[in-house]
Amino acid sequence: MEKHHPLPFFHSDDLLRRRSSASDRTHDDSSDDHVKVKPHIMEMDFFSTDHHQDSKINTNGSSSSFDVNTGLNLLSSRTPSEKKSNTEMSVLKIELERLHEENRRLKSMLDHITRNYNELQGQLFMAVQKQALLAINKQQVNKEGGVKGMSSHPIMSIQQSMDPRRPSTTLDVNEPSATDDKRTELSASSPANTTTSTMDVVSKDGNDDHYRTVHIQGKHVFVEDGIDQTCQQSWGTSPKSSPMVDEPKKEEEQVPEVAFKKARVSVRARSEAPMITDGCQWRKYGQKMAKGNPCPRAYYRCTMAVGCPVRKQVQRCAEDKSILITTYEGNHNHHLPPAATAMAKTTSAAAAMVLSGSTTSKDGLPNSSYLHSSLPYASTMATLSASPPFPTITLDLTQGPNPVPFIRPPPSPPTFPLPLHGYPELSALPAMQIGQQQQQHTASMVETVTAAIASDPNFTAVLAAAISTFMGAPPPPLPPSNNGNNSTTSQALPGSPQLPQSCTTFSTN
DNA sequence: CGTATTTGACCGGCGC
DNA sequence: GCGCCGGTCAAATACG
Repeated sequence: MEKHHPLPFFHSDDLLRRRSSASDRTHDDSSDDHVKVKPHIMEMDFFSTDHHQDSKINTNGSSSSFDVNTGLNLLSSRTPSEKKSNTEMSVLKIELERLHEENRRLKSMLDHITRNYNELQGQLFMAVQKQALLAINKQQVNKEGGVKGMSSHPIMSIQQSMDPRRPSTTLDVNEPSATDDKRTELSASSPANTTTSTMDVVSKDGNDDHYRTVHIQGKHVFVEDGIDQTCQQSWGTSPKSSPMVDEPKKEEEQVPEVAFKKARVSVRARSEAPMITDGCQWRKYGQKMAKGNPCPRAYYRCTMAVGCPVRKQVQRCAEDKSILITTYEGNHNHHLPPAATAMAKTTSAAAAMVLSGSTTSKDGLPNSSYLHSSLPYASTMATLSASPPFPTITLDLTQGPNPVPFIRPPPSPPTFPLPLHGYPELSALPAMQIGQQQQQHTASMVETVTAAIASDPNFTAVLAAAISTFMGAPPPPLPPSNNGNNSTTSQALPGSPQLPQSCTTFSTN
């Protein structure tokens, strides 16, 4: 803004500097730098008690009042052109102030809008999630025969046959060039897309049937009754557009909360460290040799608060020892440090998504738009699976958008591969997201970037510049505390939907 | 000495 | 009923 200022003699920052120096001088006469360099400015400062008076004078545009104020006729040395430029300058100062004020207003409006958006997103998420679970409950009551062979627990119906470790259904959200049909479908599935064909999903071995169970409602129930369309529709539109709205609210409240606690989020990340530093404090309480994996599985519980039920399991991948698989379970009962909120938000959304199952797109995956917007960390792979007995969503962060090795701060322990891994690609990530879905909005980008900031403060400056590029304003120092589905704030905000915080945080270490 | 980790024992679910 | 397995407990041990 300043560079476009039409003032011919001064840059606007010169104006500001002068203004502040003038103000300061009313309190501190010792600062006389400008006196020596710009004597005429000293005149202004000496005779005007404050800049407001200055402004008042110049608003009138009257040179006579200007002369009266200066008095003592010491301005006789001024030429008419100087007077004119001073008057002009004062007018411009006022204009500059006005623009600053307007800028502040716009910034606050933007903050407000972003906050509202995030809150609505969280509420929508919860509403759809409840709706889906409600549908399952009802369908299982009404059509027990139709769901035979499925688990009695509604959540158990998700992809029971899928391999939890190597996801057969993956959503490569980091792939800008969606060339194959599957990815094209993903990109095309907007939240408002009401045409669903949940039977068209492709299984890992080419068998369509395997993916039909991806929907939390199961193939029999939803397709036959057309409820799948309902759920799909509800993602992009108001839940009232769904027939499920007719369901009594009482039933919605009967959504089994145990399901929230049982959802798991598994994060695959390359790390040489025995455990990833994710912002929370953990205490190891056990270690076991798991079947089918030569590497032991370690059990940790959160010790940031007494009685926090959050647990996590850490195990190296049997196929690739460099991959660390961290599985989170449970909800934090305490506030999280800023560095811990980013992954908490991601994993909470992921857990809620795996429980809802209603966000699945044509191929049985969560709607890409929502996935992208709600999972800041899931910019590589997000995979729904349901390794019995708990539904699990796997965030595969071992593969970047490009096969570029992760950049790791030299002396520090292994770096958690952020979605921004390969920091030079920072600017490409939000652009990609926008390109894939028009619903990809600034809030998501900011969350993603700020998550990275929280995770690796060393890159704050770079990321701040990137955020400024997108937001047109300096970024907040911390991850947005305004998002309604932020794991930290969701518990703290009364009335805010509490998403399943199956995971805590995730950052570099 | 307090805290965290290790590690064998124990428990419950599940399949045969 | 039995064994397997995942998960947890808690005493012993290590560590700062």
